[in-house]
Amino acid sequence: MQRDEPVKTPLSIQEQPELVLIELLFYAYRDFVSDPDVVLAKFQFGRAHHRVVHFVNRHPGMRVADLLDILKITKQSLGRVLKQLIDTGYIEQVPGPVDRRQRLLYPTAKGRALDQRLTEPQAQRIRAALAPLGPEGRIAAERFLRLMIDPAERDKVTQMIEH
Amino acid sequence: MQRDEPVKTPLSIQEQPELVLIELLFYAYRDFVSDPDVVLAKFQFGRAHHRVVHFVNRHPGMRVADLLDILKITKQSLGRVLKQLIDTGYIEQVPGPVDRRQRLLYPTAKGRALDQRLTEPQAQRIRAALAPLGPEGRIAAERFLRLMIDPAERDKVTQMIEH
DNA sequence: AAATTTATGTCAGTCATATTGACATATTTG
DNA sequence: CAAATATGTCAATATGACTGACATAAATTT
Repeated sequence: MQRDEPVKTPLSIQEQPELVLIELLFYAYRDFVSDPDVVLAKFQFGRAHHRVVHFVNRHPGMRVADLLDILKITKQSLGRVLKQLIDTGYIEQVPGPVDRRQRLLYPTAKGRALDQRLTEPQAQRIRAALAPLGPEGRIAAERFLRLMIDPAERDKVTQMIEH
Repeated sequence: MQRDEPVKTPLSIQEQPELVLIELLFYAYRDFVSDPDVVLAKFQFGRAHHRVVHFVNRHPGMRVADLLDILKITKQSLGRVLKQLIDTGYIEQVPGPVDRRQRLLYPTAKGRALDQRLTEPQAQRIRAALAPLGPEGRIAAERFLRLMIDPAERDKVTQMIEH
């Protein structure tokens, strides 16, 4: 079986201009999500814990199902991470007052503090990125990112962010 | 041991305005990276394979060390994924002509075609997002994302993207 | 009231992707 | 020739995800 000829010409941005944004998204997100790692390591937590703590702090009293819908993972995947956060006192479950099947998720004071520590370096990075851009730069960035979200999710996400 | 009081007030965008971009980045990236999953599943590959195929197509003849520096993972993590791509004929290794310790990475025609199929839905999403924004919108988005990259990496990344 | 659906949790097994640490080989450089 | 470099590999482990099956309690529907 003969060896295939290696392709020596790069895929260029001339033939595919969207590559610029595709790669900028990769590099920007790579560095953006690495910010909280230092803090997480101190608590023996991973990025999955960060996401859970964050959204529970943003939406206290949310249901488990709501969290799954945001994270787009299965309940089995969420299970372990959520349990650890509850066992170590960062998140609490309260039975739903109307529908008692629900276990509404709330951060504790400790959970709130953790989220703030995790968010801080990311907020810092964003402030630094926005500084040279002016207010229109911020608006344009928000507009672009909002349009990158699935159309079917867009309104729901906009509402969750603004709430 | 008394139960901690659950915190009932949400972390609000009023006290932390950067939350808007923090969350938009999460949601946008979540949907953006899910695009190629359909294609990847047909080939029994995962997102790690996508990243490797992509950067080798963008930088044919790159060294393994260059790839590790982009992905920010260890060579052990890369190992299995790269081996699978080589064994199935999407990527080839060619000994460096000058420094024969190097194994320069090239896509095959098959590897080039795969990358193009994977990139297509992402490019599509970006075109759709840019459409309502006009050329300044694109420039603003690129500028913001570039500033989100670690300052120490920024020039290198800019050069790699433009090359 | 009984049957069904919903919200949640759990058990078991598996897979994909990542890690650290140690060691091996070939080759280049000082 | 010694040291440094580029790469690969072995082993053990962690993390985060999956499918599928089953269990419980509570709400809703019939």
